[in-house]
Amino acid sequence: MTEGRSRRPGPRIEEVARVAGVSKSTVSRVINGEKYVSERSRQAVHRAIALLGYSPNHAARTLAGSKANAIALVISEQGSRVLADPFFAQVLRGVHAELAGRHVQLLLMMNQPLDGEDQIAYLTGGHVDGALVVSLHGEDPLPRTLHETGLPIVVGGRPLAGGSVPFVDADNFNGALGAVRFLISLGREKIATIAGPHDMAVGMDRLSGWRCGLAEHGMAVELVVHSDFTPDSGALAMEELLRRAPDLDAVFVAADIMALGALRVLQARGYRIPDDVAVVGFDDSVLAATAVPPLTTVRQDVEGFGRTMTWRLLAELAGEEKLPQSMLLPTSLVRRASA
Amino acid sequence: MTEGRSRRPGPRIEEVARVAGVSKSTVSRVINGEKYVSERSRQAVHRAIALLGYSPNHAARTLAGSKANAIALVISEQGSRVLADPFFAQVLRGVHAELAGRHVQLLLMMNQPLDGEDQIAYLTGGHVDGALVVSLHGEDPLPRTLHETGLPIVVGGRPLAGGSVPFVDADNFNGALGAVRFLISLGREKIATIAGPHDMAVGMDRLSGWRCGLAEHGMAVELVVHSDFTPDSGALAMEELLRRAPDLDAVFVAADIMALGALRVLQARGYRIPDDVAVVGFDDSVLAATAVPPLTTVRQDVEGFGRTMTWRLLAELAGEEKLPQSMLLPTSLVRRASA
DNA sequence: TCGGCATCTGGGAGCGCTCCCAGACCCTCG
DNA sequence: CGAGGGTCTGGGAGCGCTCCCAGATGCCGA
Repeated sequence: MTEGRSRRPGPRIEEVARVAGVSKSTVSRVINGEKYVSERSRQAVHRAIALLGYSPNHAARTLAGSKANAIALVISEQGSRVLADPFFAQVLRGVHAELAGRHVQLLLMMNQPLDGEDQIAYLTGGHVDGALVVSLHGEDPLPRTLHETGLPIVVGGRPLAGGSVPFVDADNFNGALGAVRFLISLGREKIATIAGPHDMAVGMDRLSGWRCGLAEHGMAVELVVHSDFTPDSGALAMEELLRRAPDLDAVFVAADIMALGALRVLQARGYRIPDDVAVVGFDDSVLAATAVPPLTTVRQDVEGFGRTMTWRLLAELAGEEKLPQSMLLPTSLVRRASA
Repeated sequence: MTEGRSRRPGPRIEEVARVAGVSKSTVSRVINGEKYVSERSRQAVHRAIALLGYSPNHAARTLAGSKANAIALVISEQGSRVLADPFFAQVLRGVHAELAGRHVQLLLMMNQPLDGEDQIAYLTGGHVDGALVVSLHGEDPLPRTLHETGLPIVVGGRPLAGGSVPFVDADNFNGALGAVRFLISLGREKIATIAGPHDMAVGMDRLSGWRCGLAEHGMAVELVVHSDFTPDSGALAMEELLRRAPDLDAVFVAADIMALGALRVLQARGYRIPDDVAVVGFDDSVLAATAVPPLTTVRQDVEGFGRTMTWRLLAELAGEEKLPQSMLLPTSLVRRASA
């Protein structure tokens, strides 16, 4: 197919061995960082590698060895790509950063080429050593199913029906809690929330944080409307909230993208922001900074998200012990004009 | 490392051969779609494959064969991730869709693990059969360098210093031209533009389209300010334009994200949109629909972008003849409230 | 009739590694 | 002093395929 370039160029492990004055086996040991190699040999091999510009053949290693030298990034996207897009690119960047320098290939899977059974078959078929599963939809069965096959995985976003699946997530609860405390510190007294759908952990955790913040100060925990992470549904939710409590003075919105809709409705109704109603979003997406007025929001480190997932998976593959089953990443409040 | 699961599970090509009653060689021929296989054998092999659930071992094929069965997606991102992010995720989705069903792995590279020399060495080292290079910065030398090594590549976005490098791009020129014609059809007579930077083809092509549109109607081609694809620089550019021509009645902005800044300035200055000044953006990004007022903009099919690039590369790898050197994808005007 | 060609097939070398095994060499301890 | 271990080394089988070669068959035209 690929015309020209018949055989792969570059030196083999055998030549490295010759130049270094050791055997193939020893070179292999050095490359794989095994012990039982003398310092002298190790140095010699490294020099030879540098001299020849040697880089091990991925296919050969995989074929001969017992591991695939590859991990999969599985995007389990059930609709809601709205939330997924910018988010996803950053996660990927983090994953990639963490993979840098290691001889591990990253394979992408998106529920497309093979679905359901086939996808699971592929993943557990020895093509990869482990998987990162980004699953926004909390009730997605994929994480659990994969985990039960024994394939090492790390899920991005707390799975609702998780069992003991290792996961990494932003600390949505404390992020929301912080936002509410901030609103209270501003003197707000009637704080509503536009929450995410019931089936997404990200939404539920933020809702819990809001509840907890209000409860701390003995405030009523009633003004909740669920929505679905689109601007329009955010607008609808805001209308509903205003109908129920025209005198509310703050709204915590579980996602910037919904906050845009809310902002629109508030302004159309003549509420001044933040004077009459303070608005705090979540995510610190691109949208937040360019909103009118610029949105105060809870920032999460999405790139760190990807990095942490990858770190956790690689650590498990390396046989590290006593890894935390799950990890929550800190969030921070970004103060802009809306609150 | 990967504890347990010692040897890879699943049937080998040998077992397929036995079940089908033919030789290894014949099975291999069927898998690779070669000719010189009788219909009877072909059927038998297909049945055996289905029966056993056989899936060829990627590492073995790559090791034994003369091709890598993998292509790279190289993100050559020099800064400006702003533009890159949402764009990038969609491109990736397109690439992935086009790859579905083929036995080709997708490797990601992001200028991180290996830079410059190393990256080129890796790509031309036989690890991949070809590369998709997404390069926003038109003067990026990478596309040309790679192309000169003989590695089949397709560049996303027209390279400024391209030579004869195959590329795929949105039809930025005609998109811009269409936008200007639309503004003229609305009766606008003093149409400015906020253009992209000089070193990005995407910016220059849109600028040319604007120029051409005005020239068609003998209108002055003067109100240009260059900017750099951020909301703030868009705002600055708008201020500059208003200083030079307070009576302008339309602006074509070369990217939605800059249009947001422009919108902000116009509104702050008391211009009504679209009554006093009509605004047209480009990209139809998420930002466009949620802007206030919702932005009329030129839509490009970003997913199609990824698909087309991939299709072109695979076609070349398959040895297809007479492929177009470059391909421009159509754009369309999305009419909202701002014009 | 026989060579030539196109069609179809199987056998087997070998892609570049890893990993098992056997062995050489130390040091420590009973 | 020798047994037992830990340390280091090289040799070589074999991972699951592809691809080359040789051979078997059929059909054509000379």
